[in-house]
Amino acid sequence: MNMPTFRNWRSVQEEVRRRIHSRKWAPGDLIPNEADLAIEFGCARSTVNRALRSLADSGVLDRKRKAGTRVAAEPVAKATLDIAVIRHEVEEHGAKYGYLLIKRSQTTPPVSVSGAMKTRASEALLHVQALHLSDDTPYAVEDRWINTNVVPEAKLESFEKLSANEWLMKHAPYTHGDIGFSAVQATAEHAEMLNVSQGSALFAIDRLTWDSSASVTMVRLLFTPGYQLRTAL
Amino acid sequence: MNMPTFRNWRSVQEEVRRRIHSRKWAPGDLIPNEADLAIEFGCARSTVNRALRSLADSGVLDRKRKAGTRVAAEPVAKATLDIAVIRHEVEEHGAKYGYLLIKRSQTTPPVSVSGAMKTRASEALLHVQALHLSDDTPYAVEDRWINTNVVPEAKLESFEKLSANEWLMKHAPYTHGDIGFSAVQATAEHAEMLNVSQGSALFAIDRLTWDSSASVTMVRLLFTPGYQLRTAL
DNA sequence: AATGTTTTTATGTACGTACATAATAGCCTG
DNA sequence: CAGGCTATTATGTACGTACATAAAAACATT
Repeated sequence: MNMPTFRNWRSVQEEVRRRIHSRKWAPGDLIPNEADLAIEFGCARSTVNRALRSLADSGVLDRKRKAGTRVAAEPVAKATLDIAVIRHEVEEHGAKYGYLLIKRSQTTPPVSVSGAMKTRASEALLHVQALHLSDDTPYAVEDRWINTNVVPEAKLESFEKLSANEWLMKHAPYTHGDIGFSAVQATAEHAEMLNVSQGSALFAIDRLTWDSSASVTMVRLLFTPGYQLRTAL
Repeated sequence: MNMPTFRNWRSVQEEVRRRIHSRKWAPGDLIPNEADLAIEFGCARSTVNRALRSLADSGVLDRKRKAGTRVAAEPVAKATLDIAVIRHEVEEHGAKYGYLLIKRSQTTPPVSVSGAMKTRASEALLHVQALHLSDDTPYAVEDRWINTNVVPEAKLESFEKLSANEWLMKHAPYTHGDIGFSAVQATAEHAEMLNVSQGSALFAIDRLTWDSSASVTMVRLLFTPGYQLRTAL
């Protein structure tokens, strides 16, 4: 049958995708092993490996040693979101970015915060509230707590011109963290800051980052109604 | 100085992360080239390549041919969300999954739908509305349009027991798509279905998938208040 | 100084061999 | 037959060489 040869891992990947899409290899099916595919495709096993590994990363294939490679029965859609600095996000929309510091104080946080950040309840943290603007209209409110034990330099920064969002990126390295997305109703204060009616549905991003075992910062971003976070599948 | 040798790509990756974290290589800095690092680490260049490529994929490094590799100045946080089948999501919470078909009809969609799906405005599509339950309480409403030109078998499926969410996964392959996350206020109907008060903030996932140049399905999922989509960074 | 051409360089990838490792399947033993 | 040991097998990874390719840098030309 004289198959065309696939000389690079991308073409191998494409061919595998084609076979899955055409149902030649149906969801749940075991596909031939790397060595056999290498022979069939006329390339090295390492090339096949690269292609299949990449497909496994994106959730299309399930691979297990000895058990072999099979087409994912229920392809979990993996959506990779790029959470950029807000200024970039605004500027990419072709709008003018603006920033406004609302509040900056060193106080003891509510227990919900000290609990999540695993700081002592009596410990004062730096609390920064700010507004991000797009073409002079409110875009998002930022409500942030900074662990000044971990980032003492933050105490010297006013955050009047530069947002904590950006300052921390440069000055506070973190090892890991987590992020959550949800919908919340605008409180009276938030509604006023964003210039929307109270109770509006706001898109919320909550982020908590850690440096080893110590929390660095915890932030909630609330976006004006209409905001949508999107990505390709 | 006799550095320990790094014999595998993961340890190389860790060492690179350490150097970035310790600011030995600061954001924006150009780091040594692969060949030099290979000598320093006592491993093959391909091993260094694997480690650096992986870090570039996760946004920690920026690489460009000839220009070299530099530490990302503004590490765009890449959050990878796994969008599972709703039944799985519910069951993983340890709850009992339930499903309820609300409406199923073949009608001409509003122009907003035919426009997005690039079907002729006069073309009838299959409209399916359903409710997903967790321990017998509403969890999410699904509002879906299916392009029956692309998936004619859907016309034969009642969707009374099996959700369109799962049926399509098995029967309607797609080549690409996009997904968006937002916050919306509950309309009167949605509020009733989800048993929440009108105007509540609901988390929305909108998805549109394509098979080559034809749209397969467009769906909006609205989750009950309190829902949060989360992932590690 | 503006423009086009060539060289250089760092990353990107293919290949084939070798060995590591996880997980299954088969075997053995009490 | 249960329980544990062993062999088998498919993926995972390391290595070194070779060549491809993008992009910057250097150079030449007008």
